[in-house]
Amino acid sequence: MRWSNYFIPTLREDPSDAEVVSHKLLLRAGLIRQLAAGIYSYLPLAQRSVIKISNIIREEMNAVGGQEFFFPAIHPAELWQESGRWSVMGPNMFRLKDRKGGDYCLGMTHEECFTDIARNHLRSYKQLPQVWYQIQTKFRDEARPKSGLLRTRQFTMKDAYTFDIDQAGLDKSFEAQRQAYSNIYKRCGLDFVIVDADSGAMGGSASNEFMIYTNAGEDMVASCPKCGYAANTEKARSSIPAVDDGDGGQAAEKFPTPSVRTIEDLVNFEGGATADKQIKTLVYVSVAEKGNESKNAPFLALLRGDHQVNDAKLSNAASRFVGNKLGDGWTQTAVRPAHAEEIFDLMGAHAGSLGAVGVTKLPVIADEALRGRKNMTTGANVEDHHLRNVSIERDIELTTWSDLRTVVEGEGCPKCSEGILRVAKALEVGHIFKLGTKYSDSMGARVLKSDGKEVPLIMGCYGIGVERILAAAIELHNDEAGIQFPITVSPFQIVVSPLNMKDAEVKATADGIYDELTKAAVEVLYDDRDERAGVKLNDADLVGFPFQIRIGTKKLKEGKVEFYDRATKTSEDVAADQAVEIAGQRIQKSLQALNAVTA
RNA sequence: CGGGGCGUAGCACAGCCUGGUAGUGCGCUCGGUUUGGGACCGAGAGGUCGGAGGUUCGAAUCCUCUCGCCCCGACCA
Repeated sequence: MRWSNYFIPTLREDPSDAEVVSHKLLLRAGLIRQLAAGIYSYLPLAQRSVIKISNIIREEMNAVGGQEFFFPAIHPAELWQESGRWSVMGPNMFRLKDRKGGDYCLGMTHEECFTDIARNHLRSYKQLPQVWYQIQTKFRDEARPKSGLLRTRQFTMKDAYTFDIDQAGLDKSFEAQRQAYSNIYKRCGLDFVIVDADSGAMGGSASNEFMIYTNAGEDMVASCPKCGYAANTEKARSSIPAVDDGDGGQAAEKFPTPSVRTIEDLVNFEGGATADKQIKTLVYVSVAEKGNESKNAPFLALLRGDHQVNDAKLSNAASRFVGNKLGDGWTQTAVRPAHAEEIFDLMGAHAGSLGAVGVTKLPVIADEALRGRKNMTTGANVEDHHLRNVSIERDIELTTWSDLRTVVEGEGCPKCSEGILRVAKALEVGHIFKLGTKYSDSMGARVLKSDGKEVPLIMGCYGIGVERILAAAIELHNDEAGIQFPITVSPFQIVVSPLNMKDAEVKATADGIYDELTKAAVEVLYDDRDERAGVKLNDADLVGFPFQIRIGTKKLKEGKVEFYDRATKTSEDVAADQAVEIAGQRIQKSLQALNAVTA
């Protein structure tokens, strides 16, 4: 490929609306352009990368028995109504009508489509297991698209689904996918960590996320350096020291606390309590939908004064203990903090004076860390008053206990109890779930076992964001000059740069090297532009091709050219007539290093 | 959805406060010189100033509405 005729619109300056490094470099290096918020056009360089990443994924999927499908991006509403997710997905789903007024949506994911095929055509345990996947466009009307390709409204996803006859089969399928995923990230040059994760709206039991550590990420991962425990903070637990509550048995007592409104106020108040001896009372509303109806179910969440509520945990707890009280057909679609007026209506007091003692008309979910606590202080639901000597079990009518709090760096590891947890920002590049029977139940996907009994298919689902891998590779591999592509995902493996096209000898040498590399099936880009050396070198560095062969007048007089390694930023002079061979060796070595994975 | 910021040439921006018919750098075209880290000289092309309405003799500039984009938060398989 000749650069002079290839479309690579590089930019000298950072575009003003790019913030994270991968976004800046994708734009500057001429890989992408924005069409609308969270919607990007992939230019030829990006498309080459995306195809390479897709092929790596395809190879690893096929290696574990995957069969490639291709489903539509546009789905009839009925399919999603069956699974119940037509309402669950809410405004995140792009919806449209056809000419007859029928409801459709753009696919956010494809559990429903795959399950539909499975229920119609899988009849017997003898057909199992099945491993099905596709590489397809997904549409999600994100509330806030951001960071270039990291959170978009349209993107390519490899989604895979496994169908097994029993839990043991699912465990096996899940493990195979987990290994395939590990191979994929390794081959793409991403250092990753596998963490325990929340299943969210996908439903199901176990789930693992594949994360890379980067500040451009949107998740927090808690990990133990000692035993390797790692979990998304939406899921992570920790061990924390018990608080000495002293003797029990004293009766709860109301006492005046003028102008005390916050945990902090009460800590500083004469006769108050330290934060770890306070109960924080939060009012939330579980919003549920059924058809076109919507319903609000308020509830209380209790936490230790110095603990922070975790939204994901709260939402899960609410759907289990509040949502299921709503009755058949109601699905929780959101959990939100109650508004000031709602709080006053429900509690007869404002936020800042709230407590759960004596509250019977609202469900009360208490964080596990409050178990067994006594002699605590909490709001009295009366302005300027609090209650002391409150024993949780004795004085508060609890609906349930649940893990609601967000772990904090420095707390104890929940697994080995020796390590100290670290918390760091991370980007999710893949997520695998053990779905179980969530979709086979709701959509009626059943097969016959050997004993002739009908059982629901046991499903797993597995997703990778293709462009996110590209962006992640750039987040992890870049320097001041630009991208440093891992060779497996680089648009080209090597660039040949004659530094003065007017020098006939330089040009002839470069032509020759380019021809030979092309014949050797090397993915080579020939920078035959009549540009100054600085422009060519800067562009090659910016786009980040793993290797460069630089051909200049002076060195060529000694029969040498420069071989440059973008990753290590080292160069060596090699004989011009050996450059092709050396390039071939380096490329092979580099490919092998990344592609060496567990079979 | 709440808070903040920004829309002027392909890109980055100035001009707006204090109204007078649009400018700088890079890029682009042509000619010449130059050629190992984003060259130089000369001559050019390129703009519905996001959109609509209003005020005014006159609006990029003032007012109202609206659309879009970015950031923080809410939200997020």
